[in-house]
Amino acid sequence: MTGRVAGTVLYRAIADELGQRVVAGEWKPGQQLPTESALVAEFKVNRLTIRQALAQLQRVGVVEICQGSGTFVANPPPVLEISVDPAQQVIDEGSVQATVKSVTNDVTESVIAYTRDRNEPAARHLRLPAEHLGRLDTLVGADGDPFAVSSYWLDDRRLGDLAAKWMPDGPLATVLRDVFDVTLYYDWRAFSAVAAGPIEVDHLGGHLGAPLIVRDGVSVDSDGVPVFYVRRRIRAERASYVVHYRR
Amino acid sequence: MTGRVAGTVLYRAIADELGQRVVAGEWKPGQQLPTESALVAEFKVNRLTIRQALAQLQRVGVVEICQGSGTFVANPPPVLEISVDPAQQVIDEGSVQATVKSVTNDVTESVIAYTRDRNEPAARHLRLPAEHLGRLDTLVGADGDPFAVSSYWLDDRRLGDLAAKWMPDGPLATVLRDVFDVTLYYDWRAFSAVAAGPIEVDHLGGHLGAPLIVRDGVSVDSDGVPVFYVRRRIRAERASYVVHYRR
DNA sequence: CACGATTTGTTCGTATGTATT
DNA sequence: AAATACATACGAACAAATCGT
Repeated sequence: MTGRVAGTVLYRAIADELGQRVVAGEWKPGQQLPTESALVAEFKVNRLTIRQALAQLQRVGVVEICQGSGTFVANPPPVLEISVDPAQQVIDEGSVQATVKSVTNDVTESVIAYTRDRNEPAARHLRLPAEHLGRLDTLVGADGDPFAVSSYWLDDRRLGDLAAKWMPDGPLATVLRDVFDVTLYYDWRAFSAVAAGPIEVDHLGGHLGAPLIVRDGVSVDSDGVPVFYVRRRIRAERASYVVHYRR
Repeated sequence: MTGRVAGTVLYRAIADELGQRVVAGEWKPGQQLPTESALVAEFKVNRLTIRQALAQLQRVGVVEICQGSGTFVANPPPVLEISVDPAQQVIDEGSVQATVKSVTNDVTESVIAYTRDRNEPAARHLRLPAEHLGRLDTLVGADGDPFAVSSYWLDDRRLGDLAAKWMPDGPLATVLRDVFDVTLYYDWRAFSAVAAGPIEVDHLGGHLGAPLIVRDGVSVDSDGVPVFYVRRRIRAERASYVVHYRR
């Protein structure tokens, strides 16, 4: 279980060495590291070995590698604290704004695509047969930057033309209330994590396999009937969900 | 922003192809994929290219690569649903059990190490000078399997001999109550994600860079004084934190 | 805007080490 | 102990992205 000492393997030893130099401040956040060729010369190893070391540092979020320009010390972006309050049940146009108000004051949501998608778990959550399922993908922006990708699974018969009736910059709750006369309530939300796939990398940046926060859950209407199952992915460095306990 | 079609690059095309075969059920979960040599023969590419494709599938959690034995379709392990309830403020020996009771009925916590660690953020959360900071690392097990790694930052003067006075299988709340006569209350908890580093891989398995759920927060005593700042890491496939909304 | 220089990305080939069976 | 399968490392070449002239 207890693996061997880091260092017996060349690329991990180099990754450790470079990582320590970064925390020691040899290169400041945003600054460029030596080029791969320079590191090859310094450590006298193959370029692939250097690349493995740099790739590991990128996975752990220490550096950012940019083709054509170089490798840079990752500079920590502002983290949005999104508050979670089980007492607040109604979802309205202001609630999204309010929950992330700590840093940002401009939250938008735009449609990426609407497709049919027979997702079994989603169908179970909605208590719907899978053939009536539609999936709406949206991109959430904070202060103009892409921030999160959301997928909403919903009843295609009830809300199939939601994408067409979308209002610029959303958010979804507004559209549902103004166009479909549906008031949304939280039912449950769950927090987990996944590795970024090609879709998330396309819209959010970062690299394949980068850790993402996943927040999924079900929202219901005033009768308690499930309206959608949602699965939102956010780059891990960008946000955290905070629960405050009352005493 | 919208990247090019996956497939212009060899290893990604192969990764997509293999991934599709997995979802198509050509190999069932737990079953072994063809060996790297076999895939080299089938796709007529270099072994490094095959390895890049497999590595990507591993990062996204589709397969598991085991040195010496082979590459296998990832087996979806049972997910522990850990409930988050801001109404429950007291942390006692049963609360940890209760929150994860959905699947497991045996939760343990054992000490890995106690070190001095001047962690600035932790010091701020505890309103303590960094030189009085101690860090206690523990391993949480569920049903005998390693489940989570926790790091507690605490006041070395007040709780420095906590590790020595640890009771087998913990949990921490019991030790603090029985040995130090401290009753714990939640102050706040936050959820985020990170990539697994060497320490987490050592104790939890998985691979470097695998997504982990991070739950950090502060617990206080009955006077509202911070007792510790905790940062817990769980393999993403193993658990999710659930918030139920009351109506 | 074009072009070349620089820097990272992909792919080939080969050899050897290490864990598992 | 031997065979199998993945891990690490070296060397070389070309492709693709970026940046300055």
